[in-house]
Amino acid sequence: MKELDPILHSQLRLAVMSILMNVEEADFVYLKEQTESTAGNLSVQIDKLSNAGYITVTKGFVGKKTRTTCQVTEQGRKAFEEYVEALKGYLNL
Amino acid sequence: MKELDPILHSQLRLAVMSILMNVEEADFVYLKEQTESTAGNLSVQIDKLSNAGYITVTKGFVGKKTRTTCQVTEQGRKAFEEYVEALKGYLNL
DNA sequence: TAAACTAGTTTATAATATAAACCAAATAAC
DNA sequence: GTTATTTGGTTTATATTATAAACTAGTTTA
Repeated sequence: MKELDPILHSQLRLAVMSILMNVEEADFVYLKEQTESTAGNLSVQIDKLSNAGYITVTKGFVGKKTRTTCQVTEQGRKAFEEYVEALKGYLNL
Repeated sequence: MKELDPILHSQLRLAVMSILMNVEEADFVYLKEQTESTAGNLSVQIDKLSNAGYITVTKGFVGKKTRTTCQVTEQGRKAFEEYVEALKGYLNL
């Protein structure tokens, strides 16, 4: 039984990664809506994914409002795929 | 995105359940070997699965030695299957 | 009969997840 | 025009969880 990457084996971080795997990029507000998480929790988990090198976080402006955008990195994509493979060993898929 | 049952969303508990889903029963020593966990950790996680009603734990003897055997319950089986379904929503399977 | 091993449990600690409290800027209301 | 209110977050405190270390009780071996 393979190890399950602890960075990905967390509901919220997995949800964020799952979304980012399917889109070019997603901003903080969108991720918050989709995951139905609190801003605080999301902020912390985005930090962890970013520190792990799984996503990049870009802070910019849209008009006068701040906008934090996230993108999955190649490393993140690979880690996600490996996590899925590892999980399959547990789920009998 | 569905909630991931926190009782199952733990590497070691998921590993135990995964094994129990495929066998009639499994004893403590076997689970410890297969999961490569420490006895303490396994003991705690077995307790949690048991308290959740996902497994039954039977203590018996084989000769003079104690033997703790685990079996998945119908409730546990259902929870596992629901967990797998919920996860699929995250993994794009 | 003392040392070492087996089969666990209990407890202490480290790590994690989560929410609550906070902050700064922008917009809306009075 | 200044005072709420909302938006878009971050930081910090707390509760939960995972994990290992320490312990117990009985068993086998030397």
